[in-house]
Amino acid sequence: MSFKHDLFAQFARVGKALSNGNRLELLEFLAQGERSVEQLSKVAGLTVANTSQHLQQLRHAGMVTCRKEGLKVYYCISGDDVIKLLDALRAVAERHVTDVQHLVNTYLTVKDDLEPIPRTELLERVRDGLVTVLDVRPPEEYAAGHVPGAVNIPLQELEDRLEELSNQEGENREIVAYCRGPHCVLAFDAVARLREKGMKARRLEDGYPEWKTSGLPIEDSQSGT
Amino acid sequence: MSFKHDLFAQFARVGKALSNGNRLELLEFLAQGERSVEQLSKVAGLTVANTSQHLQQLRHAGMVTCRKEGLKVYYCISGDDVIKLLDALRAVAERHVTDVQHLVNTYLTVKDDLEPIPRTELLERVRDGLVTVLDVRPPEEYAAGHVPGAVNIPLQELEDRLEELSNQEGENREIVAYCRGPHCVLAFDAVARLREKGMKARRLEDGYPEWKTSGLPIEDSQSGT
DNA sequence: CAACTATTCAAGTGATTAGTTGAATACTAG
DNA sequence: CTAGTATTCAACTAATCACTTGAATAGTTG
Repeated sequence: MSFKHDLFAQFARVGKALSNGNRLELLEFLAQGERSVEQLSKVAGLTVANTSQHLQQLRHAGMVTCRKEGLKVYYCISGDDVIKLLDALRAVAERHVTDVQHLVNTYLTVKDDLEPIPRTELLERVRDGLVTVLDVRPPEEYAAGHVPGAVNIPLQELEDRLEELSNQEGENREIVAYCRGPHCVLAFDAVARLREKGMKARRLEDGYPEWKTSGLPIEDSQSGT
Repeated sequence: MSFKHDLFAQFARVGKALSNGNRLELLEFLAQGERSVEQLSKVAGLTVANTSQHLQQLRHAGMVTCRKEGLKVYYCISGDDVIKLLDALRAVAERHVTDVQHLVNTYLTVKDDLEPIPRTELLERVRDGLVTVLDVRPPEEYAAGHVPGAVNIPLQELEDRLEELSNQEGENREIVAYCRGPHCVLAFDAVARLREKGMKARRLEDGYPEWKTSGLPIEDSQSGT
């Protein structure tokens, strides 16, 4: 009865692809759109050769596909089911691995500020002009729809475009960051970076999809300040 | 920026738990209910010590919890999100890993017979008395609801209870097996074993949950032949 | 065709992992 | 308290994995 055995071994190949932090990070970036090997290697802080090898493991696991165009090879996620898988993984990790909660507590220090802001509360505060809303998703996703009045600064550009946020009001206004979903690390990351710079930042409780499906107002195309 | 790094490392811990075929098999059995270490070790064909170690890895990844009762320790899946994760994993593997399709093709040989039978077609053929429906899930799940007229023989007992199927009609009647879902290996496994014995067997396209949610008739408590 | 670039391949090292074996722990039954 | 059982722990080996380095491939540009 090696059928079952082999089948589980094949499933395990997909599992193996998920068993390394760097690969998960690569997938996270790929989830936001097509990227070249070079881009990916930079963003993950790996050598190009190493990145290439990880990408090939992901490819063998069927999680990404690639396309050659001129000199560059562009990788992308091979289907929505892969995104679902990543979401499911994050959900399990966040709910069940105590260290994840611990990590979040440790890095996003102050307990009071740590609490993510719920959707409804954010809406009020936006209307009152109390907060700046930051959308850290890539521009394409932002263009397809976003929280009204949100500023779009993809995570990668955050460091370079900090003034756009601080110039908002001159003062140390509170910033609320959101991204693709409640378990998407982008917003965590953004909040962590902003706090490093001494800015007041919190995270929206969940991401854009939840905002949208809960019937709250949205904007599409683009909006500034 | 070790926050992000650490966070991915924690997610990877869950991924690691999924990176071994034996652990996936253990999870598969645990998904069907609480089991003791001994039961699990038998069914996975591992030594007890080895099983125990795998279970502890799963526990550290937050995917299973355990409960001590008298001499035995019973393990179970720690939440529905874990089941979702497993389903997502299977879905990705089945859609994207070509070897999985290849495996299925190789073991469930004849192409014509390979095609799983759709729900609606099964219903007709059951009514016409053309097929024997086989539910390979554990008795508890069968008792909670099953396809009308289905015979319940858990996979483990299949080899010993073959006569219950062949006696059905004397003749080499076609058998349609189903289990927990479209990606559940139990039914694949059952079909493979039945074919090894020279019986005519196919697989229901999906599992009981899909049957139920599509509004087709069901029976609960028990039904025989 | 030669110089250059982006990516992949190949080989090697140190670290991690799966599995085995045998002993240790924790509980039950007599 | 002793004998017996279910599970876990600890120590070890062989295999696998992550990462580095340097060379090879495939494409582009002059």
